[in-house]
Amino acid sequence: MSLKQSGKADIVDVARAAKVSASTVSRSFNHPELVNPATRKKIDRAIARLGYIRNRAAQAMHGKRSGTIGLIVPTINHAIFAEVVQSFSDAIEKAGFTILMTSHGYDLQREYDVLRKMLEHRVDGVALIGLAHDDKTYHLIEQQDVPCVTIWNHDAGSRVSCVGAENFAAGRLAADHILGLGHRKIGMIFPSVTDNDRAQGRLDGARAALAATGVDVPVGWQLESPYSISLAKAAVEELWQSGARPTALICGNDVIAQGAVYAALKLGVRVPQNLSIVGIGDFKGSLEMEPALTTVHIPAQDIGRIAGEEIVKSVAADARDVTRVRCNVELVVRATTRAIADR
Amino acid sequence: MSLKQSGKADIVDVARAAKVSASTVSRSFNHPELVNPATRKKIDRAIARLGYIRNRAAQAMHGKRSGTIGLIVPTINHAIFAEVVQSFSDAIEKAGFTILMTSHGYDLQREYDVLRKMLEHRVDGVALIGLAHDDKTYHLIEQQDVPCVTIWNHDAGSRVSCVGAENFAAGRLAADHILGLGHRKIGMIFPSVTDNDRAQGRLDGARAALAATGVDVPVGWQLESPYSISLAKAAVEELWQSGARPTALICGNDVIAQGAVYAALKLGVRVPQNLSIVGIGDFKGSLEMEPALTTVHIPAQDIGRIAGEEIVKSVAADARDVTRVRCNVELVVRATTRAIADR
DNA sequence: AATAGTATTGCAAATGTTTTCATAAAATTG
DNA sequence: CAATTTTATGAAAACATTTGCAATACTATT
Repeated sequence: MSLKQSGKADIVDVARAAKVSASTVSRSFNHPELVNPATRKKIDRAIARLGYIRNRAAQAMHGKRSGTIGLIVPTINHAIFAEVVQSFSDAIEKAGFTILMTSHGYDLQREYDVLRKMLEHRVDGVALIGLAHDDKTYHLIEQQDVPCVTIWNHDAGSRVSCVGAENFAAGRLAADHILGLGHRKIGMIFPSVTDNDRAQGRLDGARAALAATGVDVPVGWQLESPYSISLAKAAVEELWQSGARPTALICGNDVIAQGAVYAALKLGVRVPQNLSIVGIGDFKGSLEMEPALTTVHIPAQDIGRIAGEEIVKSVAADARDVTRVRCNVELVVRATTRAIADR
Repeated sequence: MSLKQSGKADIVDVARAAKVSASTVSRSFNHPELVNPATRKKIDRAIARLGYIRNRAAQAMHGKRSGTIGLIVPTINHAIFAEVVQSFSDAIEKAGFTILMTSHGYDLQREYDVLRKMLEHRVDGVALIGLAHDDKTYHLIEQQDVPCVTIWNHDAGSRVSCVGAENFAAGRLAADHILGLGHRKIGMIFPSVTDNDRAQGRLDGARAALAATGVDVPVGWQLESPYSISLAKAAVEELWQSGARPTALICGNDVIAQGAVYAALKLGVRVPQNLSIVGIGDFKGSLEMEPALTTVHIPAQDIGRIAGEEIVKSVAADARDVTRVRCNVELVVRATTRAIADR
């Protein structure tokens, strides 16, 4: 029972140790029903003894699946992507796949490069975030004929499969809520929309709702803030310092909204009595904060899970048809918004 | 200039199209200086025309690196892991590697299984979180002789390389701070320590500090709460309902601490006037919340980055020696703790 | 007992690439 | 200008596995 510690055993070593041919060992992995149970037992013992681990690279050369799905995200370091990535990952792991993941830091040229790299690794499918991608990226996916799903946005005219919510609807929902409460002096804080179709959609939706009601947001009340509580907080403080006194703030995401709430706390402005704040996204923390944030719920977990199931399905079926799943957004009214008081 | 759209070109197709041999194409990728610039140009054109993408699986069979590093985390869906994963990922991508990532949901048996799977993919190195792993896991790493680094914990006697902080020191620092402020009626809220050496270390450190000062924490004041703001909040509310009135709370991590702060807010207990709260971890949100959380800073970004650099280094050098990097923890006093008022 | 069928196994070819070795062409040297 | 060195390329073996086909051994049928 001497252990061979080298750790470099290959399939012929196993075959030799089990006194069978390499073909039989291979078969015992891939078509166990074709090999005699007794032989299988011998092989299993040899495998354990030699510490043999199959080489998927060699398998992948035979047109077999690599067993990996590429996932390309802008960044992992945002609560919202972490949530989506986790549920996506759970879904594909359930089907036996492993994630090959990279981030591109919101740089669409880099996104193309890492996609190429994933294709070198012969991923069985790829998932991207959002629908705004370089034309080269789309072209590569089509040319290489690799199953693909995009996560987070829904668009009826998308060039590839998508699973997500309509950001336009989310933006409109947030704005309509504020308008419905009677607010007319409204400020907006959104992240930069360059290379970010999520933010763009939301902003467009909110603007559409405001325009439909004939409400005009002064230029100085339209703030841009990155995805950061403290920077959003600072932006709102500055707005106040400038003398602006909106009665409501529509925020492009919950992180910005959270910053706005903290700014109000610091400025002594009472939320929601003197200032209503609505976010978009419904992150884990939004329900739990004090006061709990009114926001538009985007079902990140569902989106991640469904996207995972979709990509697995299309890899398994070797299908390339474009499927689109729309996940509904929903206003959740909590404690940061209130109807405007008569003056 | 007709494009061949099949997307199934291999190296011999390229060779044929460029009217050279496959060897030359391969060389033009791997040792470009050995091939005539004119030939190289012909090859590049053929590659572009056919949409050829190299097959790393086939490369990997020649003892070449696979170019992937396995990263196994308990879960991605926690602010703190997201941060570490991001900086780790940035560091190894800078060196040209890609992350193969899976999560095991705090199940060490599953961790072993996913590690095996990663080895099947012939990752060039693996990174794990923490130092508590199944003996089988350690054995597999040693037997397969794969470079390995663990992230998050430092331990001078670790079986493999580690980059991280001393959780024991972090726990002691938190407790000493509270004790130094004169508190003696102290409650503790920690996550479950099973299969979680991070939490265990912190708890031990805090207990050691308390014991050294002769402070005894009543059994009912030692709470266990998972990594969740709302559950921690509920736990603290319950503690109060039971009539307990500690003057300070030592929390096993910042998420629990945040829950505690919210509970106090809800209970009408003023922080820090009537209750001091200290966390451990220093997540992004901790600085930004109101009141800003006093906590023990653990340099997640540094840890991730250094761990990435270490694994890349040991893959490149083909070295297997155990290196240990200790990242210092540091108390950051913010607004949730205060010296006890004389009574 | 001969025949047909079935279960089990091995041989060899194939997969897409890299690399060693050999060869041819070009450049350099005396 | 012949001999030598250098540069550029191709042929073929090697990598670790899978699989089609053929061969063998066993079982059931008549």
